[in-house]
Amino acid sequence: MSGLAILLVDDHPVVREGYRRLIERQPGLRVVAEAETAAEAYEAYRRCRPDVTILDMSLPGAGGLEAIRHIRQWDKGARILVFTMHQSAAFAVKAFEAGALGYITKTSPPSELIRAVEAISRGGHSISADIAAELAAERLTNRTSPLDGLGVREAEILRMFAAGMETERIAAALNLSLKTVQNYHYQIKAKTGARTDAHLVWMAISAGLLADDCPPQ
Amino acid sequence: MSGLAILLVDDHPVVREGYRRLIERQPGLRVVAEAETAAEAYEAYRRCRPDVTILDMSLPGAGGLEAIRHIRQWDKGARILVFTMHQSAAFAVKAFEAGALGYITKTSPPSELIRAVEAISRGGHSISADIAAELAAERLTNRTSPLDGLGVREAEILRMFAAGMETERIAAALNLSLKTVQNYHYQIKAKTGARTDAHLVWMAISAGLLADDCPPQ
DNA sequence: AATTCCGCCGGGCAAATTTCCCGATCTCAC
DNA sequence: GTGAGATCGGGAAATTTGCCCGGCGGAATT
Repeated sequence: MSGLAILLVDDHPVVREGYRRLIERQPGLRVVAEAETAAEAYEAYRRCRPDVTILDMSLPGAGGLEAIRHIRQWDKGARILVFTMHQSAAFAVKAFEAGALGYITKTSPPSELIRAVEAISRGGHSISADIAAELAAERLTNRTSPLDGLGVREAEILRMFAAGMETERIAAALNLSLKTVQNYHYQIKAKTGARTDAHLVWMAISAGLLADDCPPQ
Repeated sequence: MSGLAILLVDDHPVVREGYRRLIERQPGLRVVAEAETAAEAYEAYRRCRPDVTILDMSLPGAGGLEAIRHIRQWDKGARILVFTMHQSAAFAVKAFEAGALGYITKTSPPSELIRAVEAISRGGHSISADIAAELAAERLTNRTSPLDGLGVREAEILRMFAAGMETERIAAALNLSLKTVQNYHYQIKAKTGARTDAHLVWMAISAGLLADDCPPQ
């Protein structure tokens, strides 16, 4: 075990070379493979099983997001650090959704890349300061779940519904008419824009409406 | 470093005393602190940072589970051994979920407690033989998801449905009649015993039917 | 005080869906 | 070849949904 094995994926050889130098100057880090495309990245990953994969978002062919998903599908534990020029929180969110553990923009000082690699190799996360700031701002201004337009009663009924209770039982538990609960059900779907009961369940989950006792029965 | 430092948490002073004697008779073990409540346990833990914490589940106030979670939140590496009268696999599961590393019932011979403390101090786990047997039996008899009686088509439709797709869209995607999908929907509910669409979603989740791309949209 | 607004509660009614029932294939194993 | 079971769909009754409405009570505005 001589340090962390790193896979470098970037379609620009010059950039790759520069960062390979930077990385290999660090004791404990070594580049074990390089790739230019999403397909190559996947191949190289399977061959080398690196500890950390550093990956650019804009790859020819399938694209960086696809590469992340593909690799993560093969190895759920893959530690992928996105290192890219896209200075956009939206991109970062997509990357994290695809399974990346870190997102560093190329405008960051080299030391930040090194720190990120080390953080990720230990199972942590890492985000560029600029992206983090943007995300934080978005959180603060735009803390809008599709569910917070709901009244207390509506939220209560949604919780029971999402937990798997039948409409009738909810009505009984709340001393309401069956019709009322049905109307709430409809109202909730209208307000949230859910077109499906299952959709509604997911909203309730992601809004944290359910306690730890989610699985019914 | 003269042996393992132990924190003893139990609301019953007599029991505490008895086991303190037992423990201190062992070379290499010593009790460095005792506590009666969840809050005291947390305080004592922060003060002493014991190697192993022996903790009863039924504490006045917050309760044992809360205490485990609280301590583990402060110190992810805390080694907590639950030592309790509750001879129930369900309780044990809850304890492990909360972050305990061992679960020994008070009906066990004292030697088992000592062995458990030593096992846990070395980073291992420990379960009472009776609880282990109960859990194993549960696995063997009850290793049956309500979903594995479903055919491939049924499972496929369930997956799409649980992901939030409308019946009509499923039919279109699968080149089936709307009516057929409706019938599958009904069939699935009948086979699984789900009385509610939301219930069905939970089943699909716990059966691992959904990929990571659960949240719709 | 009067008025307006808004959340809660439910009726009504057409349209849609669910719930069961059924039959037709097609495959596969015995 | 016969029975079992998965797949696919029609039909009819029962329920639910979608949408609109009205009443009640409290809080805020005027």
